[in-house]
Amino acid sequence: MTESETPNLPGEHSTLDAIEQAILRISWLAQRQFVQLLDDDRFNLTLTQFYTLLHLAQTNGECKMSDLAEATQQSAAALTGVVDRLLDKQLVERTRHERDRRQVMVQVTPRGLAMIAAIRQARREQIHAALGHLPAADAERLLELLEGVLAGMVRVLERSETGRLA
Amino acid sequence: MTESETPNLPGEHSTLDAIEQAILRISWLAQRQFVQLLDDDRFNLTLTQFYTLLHLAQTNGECKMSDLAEATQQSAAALTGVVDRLLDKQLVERTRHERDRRQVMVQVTPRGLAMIAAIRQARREQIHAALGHLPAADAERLLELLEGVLAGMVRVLERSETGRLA
DNA sequence: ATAGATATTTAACAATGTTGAGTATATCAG
DNA sequence: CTGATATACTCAACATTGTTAAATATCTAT
Repeated sequence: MTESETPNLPGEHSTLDAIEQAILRISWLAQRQFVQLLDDDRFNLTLTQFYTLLHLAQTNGECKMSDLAEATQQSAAALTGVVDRLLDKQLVERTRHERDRRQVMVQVTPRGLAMIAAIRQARREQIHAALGHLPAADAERLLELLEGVLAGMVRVLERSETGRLA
Repeated sequence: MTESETPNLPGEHSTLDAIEQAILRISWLAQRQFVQLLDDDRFNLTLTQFYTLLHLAQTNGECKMSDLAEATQQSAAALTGVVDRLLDKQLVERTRHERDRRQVMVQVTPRGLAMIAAIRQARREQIHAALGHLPAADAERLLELLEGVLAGMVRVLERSETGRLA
C-alpha cells in the first residue's frame, strides 16, 4: 500500500520491480534446473525430500517433526508422508523422544549425509558452470547482497507467520 | 556467520559455494512465500498456474500449447491439466488454430490479465517489505548482478536441454 | 489413399499438499 | 487418581501436479 517514494510512471519499472521480476524468474529456473538434477538416477529425490533432508543434515542430524515442519515450511501432515519416503530410501530414521513419547525424532543416516554431500557437489558444479566467469569481487558483492535479500525475506515470512497465527 | 579464514580446499566453502547456498534458500523461501500469496482468496492460484498465465500475458496474450509447455518447462500432458483449470477459472480460452487444426491456441482473457496485474502488484508490495530498506545504489547493483545470475542459469539450462535432446 | 509425422489429450499412477478426524501421550485441576 | 484439555503426530479423503504410454485427430508427402 506504500506508493511512497518512486515517481513511478505507468509502464515504467522501478529497480525494485525489476528485482522482483528477476527473483521470480531465477526462482523458477533454479527450481526447474535443480529438479532435473535431483531426478538423476544417483539421487532420485524430489525437491521437498531434498530440502527436508538438507535441514536435518544442518541441525546436528536430528530434529523433531514439528520443528522440521516449521523449518521447511510444510504442514505436519505433509511432512509425515515425506519422511515416510525418506525412510523407505534409508536416508533417515525415526525414533520416539524418550521423555515425551508424543514427539517423533528424525535422524539423518550416514547414507543420507552422503546423499546430501553428493547433491551439493553436483549443484556446486552447476553453479560454477553458471557463475564461474564472475570476477571474484563481483561474487563477493553478490553474496553480500543475496544475504541481505535472504534476511529481508526471512523477516517478511516471520511477520506474515505471526500475523497468520494471531 | 561465515568462517572467512578457511582456505579453499576442494569441497570446502568458496564464495561461489556460499552463493549456491544463498540461492538455494532464497529460491525455497521465495517460492513458499509466493505460494502463500497466491493462495489468498483474491487469487487462489497455484504456482504452476501463475507461471503459465504469466507467460501467456507476456506473449501477446496468445500461445500454442507446445510453445507454452516449453516456455514454462512442463510436459504437454501436464500443461493440458493446468490449462483445464485456468479455463474453469475463466482466465484463459482455448481455440483451435484455423489452418492447422491439430494445434490448440490458448489466450488470456481480460480477467486473466487483471489477475496477473493484481498478483504482481501484491508481489511488489512483498518485495518492498523485504527490500525497501536497501539503498538505491545497492538495489541497482543487486539488479545487475541478478541479471548476470539469470543469464548464467539460462545458459546452463539451454545447454543441458540440448544435451538431453541430442 | 495410405503411411507416417505432428499436436494434443487421456489414462493410470506417484508425490505432494490441504483439511479434518483420530490416536497417543502429557499436563493440570480438583 | 480422574477427567478435561492441550500437544504431537498420523491417517483418510481429496485436489493438483507430474510422469509415461497409448489413443485421437490432423496434416504432409508419396
